[in-house]
Amino acid sequence: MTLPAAPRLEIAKHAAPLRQQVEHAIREAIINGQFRPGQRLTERELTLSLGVSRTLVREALRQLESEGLITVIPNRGPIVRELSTEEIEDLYAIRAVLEGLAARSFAEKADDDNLRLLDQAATDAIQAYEAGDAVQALEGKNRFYDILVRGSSSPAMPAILATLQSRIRQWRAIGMTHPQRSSTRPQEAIDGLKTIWSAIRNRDAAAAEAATRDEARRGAAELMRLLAQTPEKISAQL
Amino acid sequence: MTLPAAPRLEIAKHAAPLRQQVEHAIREAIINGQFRPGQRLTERELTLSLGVSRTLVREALRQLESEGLITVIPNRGPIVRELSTEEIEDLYAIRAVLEGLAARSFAEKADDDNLRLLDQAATDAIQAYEAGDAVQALEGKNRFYDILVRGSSSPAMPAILATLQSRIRQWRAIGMTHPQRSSTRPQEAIDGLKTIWSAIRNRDAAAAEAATRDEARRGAAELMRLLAQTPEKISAQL
DNA sequence: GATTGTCTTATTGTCCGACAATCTGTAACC
DNA sequence: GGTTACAGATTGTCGGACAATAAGACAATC
Repeated sequence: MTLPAAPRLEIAKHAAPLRQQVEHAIREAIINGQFRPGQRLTERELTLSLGVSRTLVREALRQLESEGLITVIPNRGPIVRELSTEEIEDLYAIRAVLEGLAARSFAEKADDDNLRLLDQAATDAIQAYEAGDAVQALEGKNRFYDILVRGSSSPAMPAILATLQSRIRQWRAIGMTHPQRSSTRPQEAIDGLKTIWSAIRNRDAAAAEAATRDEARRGAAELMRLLAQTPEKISAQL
Repeated sequence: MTLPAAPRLEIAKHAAPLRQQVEHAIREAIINGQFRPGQRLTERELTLSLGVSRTLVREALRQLESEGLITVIPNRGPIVRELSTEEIEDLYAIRAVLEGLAARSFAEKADDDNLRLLDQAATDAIQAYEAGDAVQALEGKNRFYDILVRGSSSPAMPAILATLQSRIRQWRAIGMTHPQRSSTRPQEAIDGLKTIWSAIRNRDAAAAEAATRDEARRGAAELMRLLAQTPEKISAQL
């Protein structure tokens, strides 16, 4: 018995446990710099500002801990994790190879829908860049990578990359706004995107992987250059 | 005023919170198959068998959840995560590129100590294999990869790979004991190790990465072949 | 005056009990 | 047979309680 076209609204169905909101709130506060690296987070403080019980705060902290966003010192409590430049570089290197793998899989397996979406994002980014609209260009670029990752038919990849991103996002912001930012970097990024894009359209998996890795590495190198110039002002800037 | 060369002893100092033992216990039970994929884990059951409060059990579950070892269904509780063959293949692919990166970094940056340790592990594995001692050969091989990862000067890599390993270890066991296991695979693995080893000794980072990835991929392919032959007996076998 | 020992306080670590919300299976009902 | 209603099991969340520990302040000692 087939029902007549059940409307199939994708309802969240399972009401999200409150704990997830708590987790999300703390994570966001860390990522956007409201809680600064090295800062102590006491449970009391969090329960008060969030209006939930200690139970929930503690459970959320456990998750953030295994994501690497905070460090918990026994009997002292959590502090927002600080990263040395070596650690930042390391995380970027890991991200580079993972995105490379995503690009490879995408080039091998992406279906027409995803290819179309990727085309759209790429053209949007390029057009916006040529029109001088930096914000839209960035949006398109981000969408491009997002589609790349999600369309790579790798179930685990989005989650892993998201965790990595959240750990470095705070520093990525610096790379975007730093006064000494290289003026050629945006052009470079767009060129890199074009290279990846054309490799994928040719279904050249190896080239797609190599191009993606290279582009990620260039981005990382630029950030490391900026960090090297302002060794300690980093946290002050946040 | 500079103090005269403070000896800088690194003491472990902080006593491990009980919660970590709980987490460890559950994780181990999942990995070694005591809790089988798909099995429900009720909090009550866990509190009783572990002799700790619900608080600790719940906090441990949160960590295992973000490691991907369990899936938590709202209002239903956690179940041991089941992986489709696609997901297993995916995790292996991710592991392959990460180990490749580790090998690359190792080839570039490893110090003499780590090189010596790697030599030791490699010769141990090869000798044991040639002497027909499969157990010792496996031990040496594992040690080889462990040194590779830890010596790669990548602070985040060991933790990420450990998480991945724990998610696939249950299936790895099958690959080791499966009746239809390829008889040439052990030889292949030793050959792969030799290739990696020599690339590292030549400080050839690109070759080390390529060889490591290839070897990981071959291992994964063999496992996928075995899984394809026994599609549903998997869980029964555990 | 500097080092050592002690005390206080803030905070985490762990436990317990409670109750509402929700899911599941089942029995009663039409 | 299918629907409905109910009961039981389990999670989700709360609050309070108390021990254990770490850090800082303070006093005592040489």
